[in-house]
Amino acid sequence: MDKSASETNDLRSFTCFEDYDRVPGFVISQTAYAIRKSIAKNIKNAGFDITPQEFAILNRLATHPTLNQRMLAELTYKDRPAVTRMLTHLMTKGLVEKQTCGNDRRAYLVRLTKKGKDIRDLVVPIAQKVLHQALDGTKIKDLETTIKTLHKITTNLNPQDS
Amino acid sequence: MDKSASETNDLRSFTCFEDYDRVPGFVISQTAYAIRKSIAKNIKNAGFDITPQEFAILNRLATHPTLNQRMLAELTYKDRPAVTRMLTHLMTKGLVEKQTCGNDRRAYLVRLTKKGKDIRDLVVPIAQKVLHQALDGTKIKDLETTIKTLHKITTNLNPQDS
DNA sequence: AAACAATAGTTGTATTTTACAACTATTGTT
DNA sequence: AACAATAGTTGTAAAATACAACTATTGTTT
Repeated sequence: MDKSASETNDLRSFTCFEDYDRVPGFVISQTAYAIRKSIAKNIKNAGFDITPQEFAILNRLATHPTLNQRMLAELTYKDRPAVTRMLTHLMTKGLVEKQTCGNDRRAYLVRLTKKGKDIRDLVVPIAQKVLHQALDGTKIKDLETTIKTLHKITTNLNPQDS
Repeated sequence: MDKSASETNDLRSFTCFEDYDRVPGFVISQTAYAIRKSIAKNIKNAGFDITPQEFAILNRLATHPTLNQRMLAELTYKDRPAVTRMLTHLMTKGLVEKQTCGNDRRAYLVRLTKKGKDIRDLVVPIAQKVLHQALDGTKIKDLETTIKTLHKITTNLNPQDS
């Protein structure tokens, strides 16, 4: 049964904590940090006053044009207070607006303003440039595998996601 | 040449920003956040007062027993002030210690104390449990590809790493 | 040897991000 | 009508990041 042992889905080599650079928790964190730092720097250098997290919210709103804050919090993995404050900040910059949601007077629909959409459209190419640098030399197939694996990990840790 | 176009290493599908859940920057960040949050929660629930970043430092010191602060900063992608403050915090908890580095009176060698090593050894299994949950159902091969790809991305964004 | 640059680490300060409890207002349920 | 549930806000704190300016020491140059 040596064969089955070696072919089995044995994850110990990734979790034995003997080689730091094989532990997914550390590797993923470092990569996320490197990307965020580079994007933040490039956005700032281009003269925009947008943090990476704000950019994430602008992007979510660009593809999901009307969301309430609860949905936005879920999609961005933040808690509701965090979303409230980020939106306050984004509203003072004139990038988003809240609409009362006809039926439910507790909730707001959040939308990009014209300015918010314009800014988002200007910042996207900056992030794209960073991503192109980041992905240089990687294979499409490997990226597909990576994205798929990361999604699996995320849902494993957030069972309520479905 | 349609064939070559479709087989070419064309990364646009990952950087077009049309589907948020295919953009590596967002996917990686969300996964990193999910892992960090879960590990932090489990460490806390087990009664330890250790943050994920402190745990990262304890781990680096466990595998690189003597580092100066500059090396530690490089390995953990933090700046020197951040390392100074984290070490101050870890020293008040009695988990690390600084030794003057014989030759160079500017530098310190940082080491785990006995207590630091013991705590680290108790926290590792907690993190391992989270990782086993996180990696459940993933294939070794896909994980290898993921780790390799993330390393590539990180070095692409940190050219000075070598 | 003196002057200068480079390095290791610290301090100051600010911003960003995350965490969690308690609260108001509104809606849904019993 | 009473109660629970939901959407969002406020308060407060800690954790993480960023960057400039500083001290002390070491290395280099002339």
